[in-house]
Amino acid sequence: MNKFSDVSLRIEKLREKILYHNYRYYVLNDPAISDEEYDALYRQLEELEQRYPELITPDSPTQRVGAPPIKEFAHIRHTIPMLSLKDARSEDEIRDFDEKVRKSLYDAGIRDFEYVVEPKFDGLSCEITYVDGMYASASTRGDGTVGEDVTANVKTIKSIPLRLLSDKPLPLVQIRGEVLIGKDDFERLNEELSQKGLKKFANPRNAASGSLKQLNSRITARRKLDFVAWGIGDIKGVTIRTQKQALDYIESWGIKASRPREVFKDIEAVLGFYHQVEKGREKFRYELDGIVIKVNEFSFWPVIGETSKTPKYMIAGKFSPQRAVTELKDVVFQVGRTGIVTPVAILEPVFLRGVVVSRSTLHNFDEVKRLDIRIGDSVVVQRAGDVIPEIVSVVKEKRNGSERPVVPPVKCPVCGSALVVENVYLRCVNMSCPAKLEGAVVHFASRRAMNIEGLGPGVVQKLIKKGLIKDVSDLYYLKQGDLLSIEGFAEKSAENLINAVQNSKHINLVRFLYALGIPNVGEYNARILAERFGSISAIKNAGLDELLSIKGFGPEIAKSVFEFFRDSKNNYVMNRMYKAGLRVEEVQTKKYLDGKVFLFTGTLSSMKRNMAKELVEAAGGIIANSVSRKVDYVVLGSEPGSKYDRAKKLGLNIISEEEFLKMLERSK
DNA sequence: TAGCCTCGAGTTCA
DNA sequence: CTCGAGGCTA
Repeated sequence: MNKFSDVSLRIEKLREKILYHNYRYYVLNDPAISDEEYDALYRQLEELEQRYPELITPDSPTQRVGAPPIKEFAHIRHTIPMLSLKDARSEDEIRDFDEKVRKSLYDAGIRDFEYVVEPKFDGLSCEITYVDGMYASASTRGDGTVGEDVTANVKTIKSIPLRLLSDKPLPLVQIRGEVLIGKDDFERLNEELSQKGLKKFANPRNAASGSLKQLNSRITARRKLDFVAWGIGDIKGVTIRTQKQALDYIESWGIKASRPREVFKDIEAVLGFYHQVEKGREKFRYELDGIVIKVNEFSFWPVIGETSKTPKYMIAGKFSPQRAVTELKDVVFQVGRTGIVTPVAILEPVFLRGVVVSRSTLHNFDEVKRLDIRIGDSVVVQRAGDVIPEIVSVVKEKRNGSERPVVPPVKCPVCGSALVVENVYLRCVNMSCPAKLEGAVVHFASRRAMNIEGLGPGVVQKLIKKGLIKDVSDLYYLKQGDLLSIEGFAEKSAENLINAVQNSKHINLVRFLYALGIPNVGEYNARILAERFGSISAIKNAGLDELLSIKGFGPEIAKSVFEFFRDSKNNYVMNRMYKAGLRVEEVQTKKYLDGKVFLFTGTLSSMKRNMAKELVEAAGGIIANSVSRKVDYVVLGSEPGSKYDRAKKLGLNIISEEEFLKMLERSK
């Protein structure tokens, strides 16, 4: 045996030992050796690797920290989307969920199924991919489809093995779970941060999230992050049939998985578990905000289905969030870009889960009435989803008679014109109300619209006050000199704003449509319009009927688009922007039947053949007149001719008239 | 006609 | 995140 393979063997032995002790320490919480002994092993490995760098492998325990700092995170697309969970905030909502699950399974002839219930830890969802049992990559949930590449940072988490413990080959495993920080480690971290004069984290979740999103993985490595798995994504090489089984497997591979986890058949037993976990909430090492209830059998999941955002076969049973009592000092009225007047509660500042809450929306005046809220009242405040402050109720026992009712305004608090009652809303209908103009400009400039940096509410307000902006097109005629007369603007900042405006002159159609602020047209409907028409002029020329034929567009939305483009003021503003050099990038209209070749045979019952051809072409399809292999669909009418026989011989895709109509319907 | 589902609009704090 | 309401569907 030569010297080289001897060293290589020693290194391998050391790695195995360290791996095992890591597992004992970080996963089982049951170390078999002392910290000093562990350090000694680790240092031996480090020394050997230093002397023989060619023997360093990426899965070596020493390689957890190593990647140099990066500028920003790359993106990783999830092979299977990471959907979020629907919340249930009460026993009733959990029973509701059970009823729906039971019904849809029953309709499919399934009567026997189970629920698995696990705690829902409060951290940051991540997906870790192992290829051939080796740690390959990790990404955050992101928007569910695309997440941030946090491979280097997750690699520093000690309880995540770089190699899965398994005798059998595992070509691909994606493990999903929560990156967390223990409550004790969170306290210690905050102490450390404040000693160094740095800002503390508001709560463990923010600490975990902030630590994971460090661009320098060396900082992440010093934070005591942990990981608890709650599910799997894509997997090859193992067949897993149930959620319970998945968690058991994950644990056997050396990764922590949700515990406790229980299987129940009956929703009442599930509710029992829910209360039991809530009572024991404080005893967990990690913060938890509820439990997760899942149908255990994977094969039943597609039967129950999912909505666009959340699966219907699982639900989060949320515990009630932390609440605080404070005083309602005042209610002010805000006017948004649509003229809707929103009452906002001004609160005596109160500390709630790491932040000071001082205001909260009351949504509308129905809500004010429902809460029976009065100025001077003591109110119970919580942070919905741990973020947005919300008034839950009024402590009426604390009233002393000095409280004043909230009087809905009669006049617009900004422009003074009379308000109009619309359902539960009060609306200012004055076209030139400065508040509406301000809202419209802020929306126009916002990140998801024209993305004009440096044009936030503060600046917009000043520009309007100075009379520099009367509509959004004025933005494109601003001169540096105009800005210099405004407080807070100097040479450089003025130049920056002008540049930001100029940069927005090339804009894609979706953003532009959204930026215009057409009533009932948000980002989604803007995209639908863009894909359907391809250009502003095509939308402008669309008739009301054509707009109505769009799937998801009813009379309200169609009318509001139609009227927007017929309004002379709107056209004036748009034309003025084009004159200033604004160019809207046209988009390829999305044709559902793009390039697909259709052939008709026989007589159609629902329409003339010419009509059918026009519809196909309008949707981007092509009409063939003779049978060939190029034909994608043969539409079969009654009494088909010889084309039918030849199509059959060639084995072409033959569809009924009904199927054809469905296809056209979907292409809308 | 009721009951989903989805979208738009307004919102908080660091 | 939450609400209301438009639109679709059973």
